[in-house]
Amino acid sequence: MSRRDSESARRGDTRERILDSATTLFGTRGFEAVSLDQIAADVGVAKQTVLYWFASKEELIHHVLTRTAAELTVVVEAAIRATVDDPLERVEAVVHAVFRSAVRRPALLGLLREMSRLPAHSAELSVTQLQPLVDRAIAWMTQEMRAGRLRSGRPEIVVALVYATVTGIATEPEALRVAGWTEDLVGLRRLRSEMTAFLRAALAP
Amino acid sequence: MSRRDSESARRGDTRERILDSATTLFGTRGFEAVSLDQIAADVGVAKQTVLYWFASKEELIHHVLTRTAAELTVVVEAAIRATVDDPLERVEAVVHAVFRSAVRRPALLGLLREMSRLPAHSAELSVTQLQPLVDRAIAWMTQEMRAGRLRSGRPEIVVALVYATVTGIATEPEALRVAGWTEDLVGLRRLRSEMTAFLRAALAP
DNA sequence: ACAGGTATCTACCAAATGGTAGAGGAGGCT
DNA sequence: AGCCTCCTCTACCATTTGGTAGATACCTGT
Repeated sequence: MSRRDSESARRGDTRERILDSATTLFGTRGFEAVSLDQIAADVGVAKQTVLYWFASKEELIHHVLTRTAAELTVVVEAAIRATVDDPLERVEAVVHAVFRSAVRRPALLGLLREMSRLPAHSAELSVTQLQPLVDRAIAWMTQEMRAGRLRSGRPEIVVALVYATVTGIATEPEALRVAGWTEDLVGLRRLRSEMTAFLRAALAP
Repeated sequence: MSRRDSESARRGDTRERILDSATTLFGTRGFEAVSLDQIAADVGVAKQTVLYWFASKEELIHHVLTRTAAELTVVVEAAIRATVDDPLERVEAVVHAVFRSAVRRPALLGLLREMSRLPAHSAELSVTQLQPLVDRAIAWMTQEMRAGRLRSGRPEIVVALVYATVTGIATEPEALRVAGWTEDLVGLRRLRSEMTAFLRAALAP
């Protein structure tokens, strides 16, 4: 990352740099609100170069979503593997992992939310890639509820509620600032620990 | 609402109809993604008519936000007045009220989320109108936490978490559908009751 | 009847949009 | 050397964008 700034060293990873920039811009401002020109300018390249790597804006969006879904899947699965068998610990670990990713790149979860704005068919295409993760989460939660290790309820909806809470908080620092929260390191730690406590209380049997 | 459909009866409330249409479109697809032409077409009027009532797109957005904030404030305050003094009951009542509004007009909460995408100064302008509501919620929660009637925590953050949960769920039916939820009357009732149980568990002392 | 305001329209405009066509230039292979 | 593939560029293009100018129809008070 150190010598990537120089003009000469930029070569060879244009595609990746376009994907990075597009991920951030799409995630923070929405698909329709970001133009190819803006992405190109952000990468420091001509618009046609963007269209060389991705035949159309739609295709670019699709690749951005695919990559993000894959990244999230990896993060979540790593977090799962790293924990013991206690359900609350596991939820906390996954939430922490996702939260960490979201802090590092605020656009990540924003992108997921953007998906609901896509024309139905492209949305479904992209959604498919997260489906296994979702199914797995629901199956796991069903089992833990039956075992009495989580508060009982409709697992699909509870999973969605946890998702909504984490995503909502992570994508709307605006709302937090209205409430007088500050976005520094201390604030972030507090936010994480409050969110953890909130979810633990919501899910504990 | 019965004879508003006829071409002749349309007159006299164009401004309101533009606001309604803009609220829905902005809320579901985002400010930048919706053009004045689209709003005009939706209302069944020429674009210039939109610009006659609102001097610019920015002004239209501002009025839409103001109206929405006012509407939400009314809904919330009515819900508060209608309940007894138990904090969990009160939270439930407010959440139900907001949820009901959101179901009736899905764009409502989506609009709030859109605010974070506005250029800073216009966002602040609009945010100001919800500030009293937020402040009041935080003050109330602080007091109930001290009295031991709600689980202790940082009131600002807990308020934001509740907001994130409700808003997230209400604005992302997509995510729920991925989880196998259906958007019919039964599904809505289930969703509401699961959300209530979730929040009660999260907030109970 | 008529002056004036109100509400809507058609006709434009410059800038930005997603996308096409095609011209290099750099490097590798023969 | 010549050729070919890969990558990036400049030059366009039709369409759409937010917005302006000005005409026209309708109502209302005098």
